[in-house]
Amino acid sequence: MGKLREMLDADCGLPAALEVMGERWSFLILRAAFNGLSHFEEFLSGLGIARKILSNRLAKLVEHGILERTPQADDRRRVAYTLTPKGLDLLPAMLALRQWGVKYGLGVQSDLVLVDCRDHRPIAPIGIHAHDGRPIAYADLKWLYRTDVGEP
Amino acid sequence: MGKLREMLDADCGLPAALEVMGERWSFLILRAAFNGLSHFEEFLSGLGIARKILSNRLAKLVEHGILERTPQADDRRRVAYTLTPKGLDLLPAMLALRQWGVKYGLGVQSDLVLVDCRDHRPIAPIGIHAHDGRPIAYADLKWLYRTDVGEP
DNA sequence: CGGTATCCACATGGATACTG
DNA sequence: CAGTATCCATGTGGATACCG
Repeated sequence: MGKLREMLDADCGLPAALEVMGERWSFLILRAAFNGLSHFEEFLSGLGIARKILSNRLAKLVEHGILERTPQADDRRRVAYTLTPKGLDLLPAMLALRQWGVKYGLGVQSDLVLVDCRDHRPIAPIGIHAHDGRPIAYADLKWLYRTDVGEP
Repeated sequence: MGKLREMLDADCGLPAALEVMGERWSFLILRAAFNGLSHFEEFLSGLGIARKILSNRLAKLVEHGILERTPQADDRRRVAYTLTPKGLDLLPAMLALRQWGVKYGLGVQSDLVLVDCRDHRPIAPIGIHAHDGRPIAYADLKWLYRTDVGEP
């Protein structure tokens, strides 16, 4: 993979991403949010997480702009946590991780499949693609300096 | 997203994936492995991780079949940790996470870009695609029972 | 070189009780 | 309902020393 070694030096956004999502519960809370859960007690009972940890994680996710905290208009005690665009953008990463887990037979076998609602066929495995959509193999990847790329 | 709520009930492979990769250093060690690092001391100085933690994480990654531990033929004290196919399969998840971090301006701006070596153009953002390669929007996803999918 | 062993600080996580 | 407060056990992480 050639120049890939340099990926190490660059603080490549991965450590930054992990700062938020690297904590054990963060992805599970995110998944729950994708599932439509939005209230404290829903997360609490849905995930089996400790109140303190949930409180802490929600605050961190809000702080990082992944969830948005909005008190209800009717009952101001009631608070809804909803995904921001930034949070929604984590779906590919989450699905990639999930697919990996499924592929290697970890966890419980589910009989639910994520499909494209247009043709009711399962989505493709999340993978690496060239700018034009061609799948790329691991061996065909290379690091280049921004100034050396073909067309911007 | 309709039936997505059921994703919660299913132990969908995500928790299983997180059991290994959910620990803070796991992804960083993996990234280092992708960068070509393979020896204990390389990881140690490359990552600035504590010996004990590194030892523990490497053992766990090996135990889960993500890294392979092979003592060198010439010097049996020397051990190489290399990515297994299962480990290599984590690249999309890692890149998706990394791209997310980069997209939202987290971490240090790198001047290195991952490109397809055939045309030297940056790879596409990791995303969700239908079986035939069409990109799918979040709103077009749906959960179906395995028995209800179009063609297997 | 590739680890254990030890010590210590602090974070994580669970349980439970309390509050506005 | 959505937290905060408290207690406690265990895990994480760093530093350092030691070992085959």
